[in-house]
Amino acid sequence: MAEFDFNRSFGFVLYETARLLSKRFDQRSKSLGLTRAQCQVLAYLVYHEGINQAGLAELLEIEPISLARLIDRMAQAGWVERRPDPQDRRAWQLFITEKAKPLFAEMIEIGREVRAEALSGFSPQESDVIMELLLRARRNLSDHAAKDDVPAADPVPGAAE
Amino acid sequence: MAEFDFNRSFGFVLYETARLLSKRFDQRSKSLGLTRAQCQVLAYLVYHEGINQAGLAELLEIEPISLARLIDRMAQAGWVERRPDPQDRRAWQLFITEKAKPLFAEMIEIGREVRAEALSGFSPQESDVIMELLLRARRNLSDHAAKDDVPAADPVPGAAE
DNA sequence: CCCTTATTCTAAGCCTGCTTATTAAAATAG
DNA sequence: CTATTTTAATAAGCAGGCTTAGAATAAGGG
Repeated sequence: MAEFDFNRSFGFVLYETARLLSKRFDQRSKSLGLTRAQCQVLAYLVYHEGINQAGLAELLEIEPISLARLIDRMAQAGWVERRPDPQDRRAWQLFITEKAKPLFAEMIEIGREVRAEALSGFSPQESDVIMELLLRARRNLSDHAAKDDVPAADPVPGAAE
Repeated sequence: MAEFDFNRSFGFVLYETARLLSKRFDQRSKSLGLTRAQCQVLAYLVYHEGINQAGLAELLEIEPISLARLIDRMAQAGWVERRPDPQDRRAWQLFITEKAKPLFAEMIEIGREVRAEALSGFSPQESDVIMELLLRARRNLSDHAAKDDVPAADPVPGAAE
């Protein structure tokens, strides 16, 4: 079976790093009353006011139902407002509330602190490199996921499965 | 407020990359009947048979209660066995079952595939670099977490708080 | 020996993700 | 116009993290 060092398995290392960082963020953002995921929703909403849930879920690359319950909690807490879409009675339009707007700067600051912890001892070049490599990996993964998602999108004759 | 590109926020990018990769792993490992987290438990158990839950939770850097419920499910599924520690009636000793051992090679193969997806287009050097940088970031984060955990570990006189 | 503290595990309850399935409305085909 | 398909949102239920709290046992101090 040969020794396999799971402590150096890419997937596990990536996942644990992300979990530890997320935990640090949540610890600090608790004072705001917001979790990491909720901050991310606000961050996107600021620049996409009026978007509907399906659209926002796609931006965040999460399932619509995952977002729906996030928004439930955030609406109840008064950070986000759902307004009916006048053009489409199925859909909601999402808006950040006035109450939530001042938190924006604090969120950025917390993100900066946690990032500094994670990347302490990194040179500016190394910080750039890890960011670029992560962005490429993320794109690879969403491309592969998208590919699997569209099994019969373009049934061109002759394009055998 | 200045434009802030959350799509390039280190924390969000790291978290999303890890989530997408984890999702891919889970999709593939479903045929084994195991999730990513359960694979990780098995991977550690193979080399630490007889360890107790507190010890394994520390290796995995998760909370003991998180592991307890993981083990509940895995024991029920027959992948892991809990045996009472003869020396300590509070503790369980954990063992991987015979039924689970053959899955090991498959887990490694799935990990390899998912890693290849994530790192497609990466040169061998780039693959090494992202791994090393992630390991450094992970260590940074666990060091910082540990530091916060021990508020009065070494009350050296003169070491003002 | 007893009392206090530390350790091991569990319970309860929350958050954020997922899959699968349903409802209601819109869009499209005929 | 009607019937079908697609789309937006939600419901139900599960996995895996967390915090906070508590029970049982072990270990140490006096």
